[in-house]
Amino acid sequence: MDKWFDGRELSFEHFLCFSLYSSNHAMNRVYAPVLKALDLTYPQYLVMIALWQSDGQLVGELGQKMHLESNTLTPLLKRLEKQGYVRRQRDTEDERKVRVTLTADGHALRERAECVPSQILEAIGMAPEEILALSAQINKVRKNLENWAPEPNS
Amino acid sequence: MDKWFDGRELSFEHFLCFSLYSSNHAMNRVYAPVLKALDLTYPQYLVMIALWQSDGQLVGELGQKMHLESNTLTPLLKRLEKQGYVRRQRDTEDERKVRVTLTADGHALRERAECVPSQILEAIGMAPEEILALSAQINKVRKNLENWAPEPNS
DNA sequence: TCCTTTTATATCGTACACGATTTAATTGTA
DNA sequence: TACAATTAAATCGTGTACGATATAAAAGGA
Repeated sequence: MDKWFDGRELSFEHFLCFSLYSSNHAMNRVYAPVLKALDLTYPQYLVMIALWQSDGQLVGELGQKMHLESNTLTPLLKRLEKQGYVRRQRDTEDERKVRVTLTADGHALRERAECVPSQILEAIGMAPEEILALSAQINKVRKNLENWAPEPNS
Repeated sequence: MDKWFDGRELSFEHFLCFSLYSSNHAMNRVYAPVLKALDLTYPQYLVMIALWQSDGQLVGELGQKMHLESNTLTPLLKRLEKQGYVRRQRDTEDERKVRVTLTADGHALRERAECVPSQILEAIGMAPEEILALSAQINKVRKNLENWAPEPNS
């Protein structure tokens, strides 16, 4: 069922890659309708959470947390700005930097978003400790992948 | 470090969602340069694996395996066709169906792709049994998410 | 047979994601 | 000061994803 790609090609890794790939999509499909009520996509929601935690972050700081770069974040932030949730303004000290701050609407959204986590939690259908343990394992994989230098031979 | 979004909002589920989200991206970043040698993206690679397993599948069959629909698959398959790896042709029995078959190049690619799994396996940096166990857990989450009916109250 | 419904795929518009490049500001250094 | 190197964002092009809709063929019913 989940092993359609198993065959001649050893493929232990296929299982994991495809699990991550398809589960991530499944997660998005659960989040999408819930977040639609807030006019947010999942990546936008992540940015909002980061800003609710600490307002006024730089594009680069948000990028570090989300493991994304400005080529992805800039358009996303512009959409959030257009929706009226954030403001983007150049740092007066260092004109290269762009600081992202919440608007009143952006702050207010926090309350409206309070019902989101419990709905997702229900959809995942696992105990909190189990979820945390699984997250930790997946994060370990991510760290391995990030620290893997391509072509270590030379 | 991975808990930047922890705060007032319970957020057990945030950990898992973000783990899946960021690990999936990390996986793509490892695959991309490896698959670039074959002129494939990761989703295209998945389709090729499916066809190497069983040639001549319908768009819908491929979609079931990949958890994708024609709106995503059709453009992807057209690109694979343009690259000369597959052929798309309407079923003569039922003109609604489109059958996808490998070309000679598509078959030949299988050998050239043989070195991919071992490289990814190395990047994951975990023992095969560990990988399989983790995949199974992640698949369980996906199944829960897929079986979750939005708004079960009514 | 006519017509409605269903099924299979395709099309369109929007939003990521990312490699590659560009722009502009700051830093480092001779 | 002058100017190359670095840094922070932005821009551009391509390729997924996906909701909504369209198209066309097949199936089903009166």
